[in-house]
Amino acid sequence: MQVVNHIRALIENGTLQPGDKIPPEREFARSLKISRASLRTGIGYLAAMGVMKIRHGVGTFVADGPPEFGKGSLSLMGALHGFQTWQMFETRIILESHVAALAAERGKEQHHAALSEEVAEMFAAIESPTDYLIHDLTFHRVIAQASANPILAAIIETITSALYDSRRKTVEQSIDLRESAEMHRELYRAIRARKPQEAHNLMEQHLRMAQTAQGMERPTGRKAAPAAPRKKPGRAVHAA
Amino acid sequence: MQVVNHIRALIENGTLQPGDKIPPEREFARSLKISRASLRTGIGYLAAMGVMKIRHGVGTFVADGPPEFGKGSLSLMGALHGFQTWQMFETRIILESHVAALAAERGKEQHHAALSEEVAEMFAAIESPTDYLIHDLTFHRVIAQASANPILAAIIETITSALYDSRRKTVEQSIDLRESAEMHRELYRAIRARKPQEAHNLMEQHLRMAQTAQGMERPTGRKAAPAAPRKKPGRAVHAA
DNA sequence: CTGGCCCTTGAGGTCAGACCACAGTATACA
DNA sequence: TGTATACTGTGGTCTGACCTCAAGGGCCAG
Repeated sequence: MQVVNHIRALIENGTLQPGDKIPPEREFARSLKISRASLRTGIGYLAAMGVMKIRHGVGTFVADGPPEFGKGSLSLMGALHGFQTWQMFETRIILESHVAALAAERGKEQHHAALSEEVAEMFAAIESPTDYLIHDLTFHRVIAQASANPILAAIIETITSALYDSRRKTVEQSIDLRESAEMHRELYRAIRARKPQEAHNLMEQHLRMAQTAQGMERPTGRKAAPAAPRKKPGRAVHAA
Repeated sequence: MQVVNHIRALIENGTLQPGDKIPPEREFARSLKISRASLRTGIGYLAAMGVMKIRHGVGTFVADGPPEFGKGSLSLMGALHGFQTWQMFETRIILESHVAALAAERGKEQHHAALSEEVAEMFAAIESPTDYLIHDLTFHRVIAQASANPILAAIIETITSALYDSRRKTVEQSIDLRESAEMHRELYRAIRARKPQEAHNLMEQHLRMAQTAQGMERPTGRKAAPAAPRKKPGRAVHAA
């Protein structure tokens, strides 16, 4: 559709930047010499891809937050093609452990400082799972930024949010946050010390533990696939 | 939007399956008791996410091919957030080498047969870069399938297609196809022999070589480009 | 002077009905 | 028998009206 191409051109030549507001629909449609309905179709398309954000009563903006591939798309495609939770974990482990290694290679002072900050906040929030979770997420996000590869960061962002969506429906609240915080601290140290291999291993270990805690391992081929994965009561279901 | 949720429900309860055709817009809109315009908005949204395929004059279908995250989304987000080609390669190398290892662990007879077939076709098409390319793509796609992780496959599919889009604009094939075919054959053997580590290394080596051949390495030494210079605060941008 | 309520304004969201464009198939004509 | 044309079904676009939401400003009471 010509709308999409036009906006794409505006973005590519720098006329439109993240956070910018595009003209009101009626006006924009007039200037493009198309109907408002068509314009809306195109904008809806871009919004679905996460390129634009629409705020009813306010306006339409170019997305500015961390890049993310269409929000609901993963869960939708999951329903369509039968994505399993263990597959999401597997993908995440692969990506995040490499990202941790890259962060150890490329991380800058600012990232080290931010990571240190988040670790401290995690220890401080050890009694408050909700707060803890926020800093946990931020910690991982900073690592992704430090990897200097926004594509990896975007993919991880997408998978992580899908994972949390599916988890929010089930049990809530974690235990044993202290152990989790310790792992994050070790990870931070490995990154600051620029030890990629160590960071890689720690991250992998960390995520596998989180996966196990949630009973989301890959079902083994021999046994019948557990439709209702067993839980480990009382064990840490800490945020990863 | 209610349309999206409704269709999502249809997909999740199995009423709608890949390849299915949904009712004509007019009829469907009537049955959902909404206007056709709204229905179209919702369908457009799903189409943008790659969940549905629209064929003018024929009908609208649930996507059935290999899962893929919104087609143009990557290149669009690239323009938005400054994705670089070397970053795509880096991501691809990480994913594909792991996928190769997984394929070596989990691949079934049918995959081995398909891979063998494609290798043979590659050797046969060594004089025809165009044909060669097709089998090259298929070879990688089969490996992704053999990994038994459709999420990884979908991500790779998305990145690969974006990579080829950007390459199609430039020069055409100047690589030594015979050497490339040899590498694919070795890779195939490693997978069939169930040697994950070897498959991993071969794939990594193969892709790095491809990257080098296209001169898409990560720029070295120099400081990263300064963050996109922010400019005039949120003013509307009018079309030209 | 101050604070809360309400109205105006401007933005996106929806609707209805007509008409256009494309693809595939049936049919009529040479 | 073969080809060209017309028909039918389906998505694509247009018009213009009305609804809903968010924000700001002005008015009135305290």
